[in-house]
Amino acid sequence: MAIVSGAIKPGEILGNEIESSEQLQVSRSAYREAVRMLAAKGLVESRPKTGTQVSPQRRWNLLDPEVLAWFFEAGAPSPAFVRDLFELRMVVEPAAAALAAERRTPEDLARMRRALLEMEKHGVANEDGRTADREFHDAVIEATYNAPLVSLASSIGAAVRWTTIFKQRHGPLARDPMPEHWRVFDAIAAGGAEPARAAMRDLVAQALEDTRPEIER
Amino acid sequence: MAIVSGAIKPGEILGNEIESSEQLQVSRSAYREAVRMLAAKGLVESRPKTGTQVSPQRRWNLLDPEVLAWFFEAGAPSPAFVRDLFELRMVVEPAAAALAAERRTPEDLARMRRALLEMEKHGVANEDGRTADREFHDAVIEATYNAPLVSLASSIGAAVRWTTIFKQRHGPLARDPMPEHWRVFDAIAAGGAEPARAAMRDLVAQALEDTRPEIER
DNA sequence: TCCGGCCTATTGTCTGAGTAATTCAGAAGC
DNA sequence: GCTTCTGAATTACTCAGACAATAGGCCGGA
Repeated sequence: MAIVSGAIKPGEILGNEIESSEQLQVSRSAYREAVRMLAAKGLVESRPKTGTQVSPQRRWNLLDPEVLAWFFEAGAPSPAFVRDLFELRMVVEPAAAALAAERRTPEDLARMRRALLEMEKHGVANEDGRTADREFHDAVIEATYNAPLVSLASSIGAAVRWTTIFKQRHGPLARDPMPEHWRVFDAIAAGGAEPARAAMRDLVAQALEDTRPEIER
Repeated sequence: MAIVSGAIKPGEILGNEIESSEQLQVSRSAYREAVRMLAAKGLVESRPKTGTQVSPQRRWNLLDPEVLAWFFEAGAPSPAFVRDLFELRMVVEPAAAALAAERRTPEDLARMRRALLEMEKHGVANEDGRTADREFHDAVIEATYNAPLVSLASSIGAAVRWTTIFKQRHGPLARDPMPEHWRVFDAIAAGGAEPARAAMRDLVAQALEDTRPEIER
């Protein structure tokens, strides 16, 4: 979290085991295993003699769910970052809806319907409501049956969840988001790729609209 | 590679340190650190008593460049997987081109131009030509100045590189891909989002077309 | 049939030592 | 003065052995 928040800048050397002996009271093994995990996510790179240094941000694996989570847990992410995540949603989700419209099984539709009913029942203001929202978006992406896209779902889901919280924190929701959700569902159920794409685009666009004041583009 | 190729199926237990003592002659520390890396990429999950078991594929971090590389190194990936990667390109790259058209700097344009000239010089059949091709696509994605999208670039790049090799292996290229590349460049240089999107869509579509016989959709 | 406690296998952690590799500095040669 | 080579120091990497903690399964009892 110190890395993703920028407290430790890229290029900076991660103390030669100093971390292990002073601040965190852990042994070298535990420290090393932790560093290996960070290296696997592209956050750091360690070489003999040089030490373990933080990689430039472009090498980070930003789509990794854990890395994304650290971004949010480390405090309020920058508005630019939230904007970027919305752009990613705007790119991926309409396309996913279009593909899902062509490939969804009846079971997929049932799952989406369940999620939306759950969402109506609890309301998006509730934690359960947000979970249901996320479940809906997950169901749509998984209905594409495209493995790489599906692995994006967890990242998108994290963005969905957090941006919803973000919106709430700054005043109540502008308006009921359910009609847009149902339009997406109907379009996917009908099987038309382009209507589904358009409906999902509207949904994400509205979410972006509600967040716009905070993003101060 | 044994995991991504399916030799070890999800749910299977990864030998309780048996791996370390018999096949690979490595100590427990090294083995543990390797497992930690796999866990960081979502390939495995280890809990006390249960052991280290392979996660279901939907938990894998398929966008991770290394994981993607393992897929290709482990032998010929399934046609369905290659198809999925192309679909991902079809989703991401046209959108990236549209965004790049609005935000690219003169330096970005110079970089793209350099890559294309390099590509013409060596030809796509050459290894240097492929590298230049990848450089061009990287330059486009990075010109969006969208950090999460940029971190997708390495995955997309791997897909680009491999699918090009894949095509070559099965006969010479159908036709010269340079005109499409230049059209994308011109559109991005002109600054129109929609023309850039369309041009990139054509480029990816042609690449898909050339590969279609192998994908046997 | 259900519940709780014990047992044990497995991961997690720690410590100390030794090896390998890379970079930096200095010296030698051109 | 510049380049090249060589050596040393620093750092990551690996190994080995031991102990702690956790959680699943087993057994006994209610």
